[in-house]
Amino acid sequence: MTIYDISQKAGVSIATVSRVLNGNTNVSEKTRKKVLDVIEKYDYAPNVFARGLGLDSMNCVGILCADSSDIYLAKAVYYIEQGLRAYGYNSLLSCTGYDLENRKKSLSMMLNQRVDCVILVGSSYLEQDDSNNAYIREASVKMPVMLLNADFDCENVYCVLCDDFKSTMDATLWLMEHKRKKILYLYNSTSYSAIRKLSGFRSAILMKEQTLDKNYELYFPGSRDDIDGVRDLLLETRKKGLEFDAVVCADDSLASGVIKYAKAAKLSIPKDLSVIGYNNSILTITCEPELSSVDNHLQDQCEQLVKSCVQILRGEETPRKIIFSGELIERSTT
Amino acid sequence: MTIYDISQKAGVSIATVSRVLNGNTNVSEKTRKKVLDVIEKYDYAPNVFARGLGLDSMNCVGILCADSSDIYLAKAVYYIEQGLRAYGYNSLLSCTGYDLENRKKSLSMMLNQRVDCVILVGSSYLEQDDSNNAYIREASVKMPVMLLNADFDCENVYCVLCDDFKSTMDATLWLMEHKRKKILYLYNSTSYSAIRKLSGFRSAILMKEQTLDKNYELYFPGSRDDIDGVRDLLLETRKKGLEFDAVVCADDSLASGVIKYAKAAKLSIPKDLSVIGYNNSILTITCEPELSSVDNHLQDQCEQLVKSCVQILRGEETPRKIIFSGELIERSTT
DNA sequence: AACATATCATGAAAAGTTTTATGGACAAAG
DNA sequence: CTTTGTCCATAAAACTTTTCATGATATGTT
Repeated sequence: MTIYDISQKAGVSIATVSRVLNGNTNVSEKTRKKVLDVIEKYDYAPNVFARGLGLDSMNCVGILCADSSDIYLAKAVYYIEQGLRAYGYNSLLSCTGYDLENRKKSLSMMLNQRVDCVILVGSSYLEQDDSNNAYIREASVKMPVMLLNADFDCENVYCVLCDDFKSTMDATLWLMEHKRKKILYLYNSTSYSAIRKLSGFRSAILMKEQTLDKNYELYFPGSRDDIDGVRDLLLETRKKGLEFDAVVCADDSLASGVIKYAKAAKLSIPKDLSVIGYNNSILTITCEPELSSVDNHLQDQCEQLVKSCVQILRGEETPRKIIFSGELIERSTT
Repeated sequence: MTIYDISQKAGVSIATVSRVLNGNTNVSEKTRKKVLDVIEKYDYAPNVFARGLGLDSMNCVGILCADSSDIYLAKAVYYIEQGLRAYGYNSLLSCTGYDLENRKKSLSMMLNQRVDCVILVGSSYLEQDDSNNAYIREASVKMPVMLLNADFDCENVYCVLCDDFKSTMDATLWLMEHKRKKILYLYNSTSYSAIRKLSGFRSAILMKEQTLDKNYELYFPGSRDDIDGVRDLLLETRKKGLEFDAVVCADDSLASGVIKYAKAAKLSIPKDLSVIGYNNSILTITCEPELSSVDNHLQDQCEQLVKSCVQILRGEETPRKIIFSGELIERSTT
C-alpha cells in the first residue's frame, strides 16, 4: 500500500494525500475527509524511508550512554525515552562504554543514521582534557547535541545538569556542622561530574578552614558495581592509618560499599561513621541502614532535556544551559 | 556527497560503487581499490534513507521492554544492545509499560519503522489469556519476533528463556530439604514467568506431599520498587495469623522487601526465616544479609537471543525455542 | 586458427515513496 | 473583463540498490 494506491482510490493526486498526512491547510474539508477515509480503511502508513528521503529526517533522536544497565543511567535513559515518545520521537539507543574511541565511533554512526539530534547521557562524555572533547564540537556542526549532567560551552550544544559542585559542598558542610572532623570523599571516575563534586568537597573544607590534612580524597579504580572492592579498598586504607568519621560518595553504589566496610570493620553507622551517597537510587532503601543521599532530581532534568530538545527541533529558542540543584535526603546513615 | 559524486570521481558507474560498498564479488581488484580510495578520501557513507528504500531494511532491530529502568530489564536491554551492535545492527528502543494497549501501539509503530525484527524483552509481553497475545501473532506475519523469557508457540516467533518452573521448584525443594515447613511464594505480577514460577512452587509442594494448607502464595499488587510496600504487606499478613519460615520470591526486589519485613518483625535471617530471590541482581549484595538468589544466566540468554536473531535475519535456520536452566546462588539468607 | 561459448566487469536504467515548487483551473470579487 | 485567492495536479528532486544488457576477455572445440 503506497501513497499512489491511496491517491488513486481517493481520486486525488499523491500531493493531496501528502498534504492531508502532514496537516497542510490547503485542502478542502471534503477532500480531506475523503482521503482520511481511504487511509483509515487501508490502514496506510507512509514508508519511513521515502519520507526520510524527502524530509532528511527520521523523527528519531539518538541516545548515547556509557552503560544502560547502570542503575543511574538506566533511569535517565528511561525518562528520556518516555519523554521523546510522548512528543512523537523514536529513540535510537547506543551503549558506548567509557572508552573514548568507542564513543567517537558510536557518535559518528548516529550522525550517519540521520537522527534529528543526539543526547549524550551522563558526564562520562565530557573529559577533563578539553582536546578530547573535540568530537562533540564536530558533531554539533551537523546536528544539535544535548548533554545530560555535563557542562560544555559550544554553539548548538545544550546542557541540562545538576549543580554537583554545590550539592557536594553542602553535603560536606552539613557533615561538618554535625561534628564530623575527618571526612573522606570517595569517587570512582574522573568524569566531569565526579571532578565537580571533588571541587565542591574541597571548597567546603576550605570554607571551614580545615586543612586537607585531616580530610581526604580517595579514588576507587574498580567498576561501579564492585561493592566488595570498595569495602576492601577502605579496609586496606584504614590499615595504613588513614582515619575518617564520614564519607561523601560520588555514587550510591560506592556508599553501599562503605556500609559493607563499616560492617567488616565493626563500625557503627552513623555513630562511628556517617555516609552520604549520591543519586538517591533504589540502593538507598535496600541498604541497611538506609542510605542518606543527594537527590539530583533526575526525572525533572530528563523532562527538561526532552522539552529543550523538542524546542530546538521545532526551531524555537531554548537556553543553552539549565542547572538544577541537588537536595540531601536524610536517612539513617547520617 | 552522494554515490554519484563518488562514481564520477572514481571514473566508474554508480552500480560499481554500490557493488564495492556491498561486497559484491563482480568487481576487479583494481576497480575496487580505486573506488575505496575515493570513498576513504571523501569519508563517504551511503544515505540511509535511499539505502533503506532500496533494501527495505534499515539494519535496525526494535527492542521493546516494559520499563528499561527496572534493574533486571535494564541488564537485558544492555546485553541485547551490545550484542546487536557487535553484529552491526542498531537498536531502536521503546519502553511500553505494562499496559496491553500501549504495547500493541508500540509494536505496530516498530513495524511501520521497518525494523528488521523485534525483540520483546521480559515475560510481561505474554498474557495468560491467550486471546490477548494475538498482537504477537499478527506482528510475526510481518517480521520475526523474538521473545526473551517467555514461551510462545508460533511460526516466526523465537523464544529464549529460563526454565523458571524447574528453578523455582528446585529452590522450594531445597528449602524443604533444609527443614523449612511453611514456605511462602511471593510474586508481584501475573506475567508468564511469575505464573511459571508459581507452578514450580506448587509442584514442589505436591512432590513432598505437603498440602498447601501450610504453604502459601501471596500476590503483591504494588510496583516493583516499592520495597516498603512488601514489608508492610507481610507485617499485615502476619498479623492475620499466617505463619511462614521461608519465602521464595519471584524477584530480588521482593526479597529485599522480605528482609525489611524480617527486621521490622525482629526475625533473624536465616535462623527464623529463609529468603530466596530471583535474578541474582545487584540487590543481592547490597542487602544485609546478602541474598540467596536464582541466577538465570541472563547474559547468556541475551547473547543466544542475539545470535539467533542474526541467524534468522541472514536466512539461516535456528531453533524456535531455547531453554536455559537457573542455578541457586547461596548467600546468607538461606 | 577460427569460431562458439562461458565468464567477468561494467554501465544504463528502473524501482522504491515522499516532499516541494510551480503552475493551472475555477470561483468570487471588483 | 481582470484580479485575487483557493484548491489541487504535475513534475522534479531526494539517493541508493538491483536488474538487465552489453562489451571484453578467457576457454574450449573443431
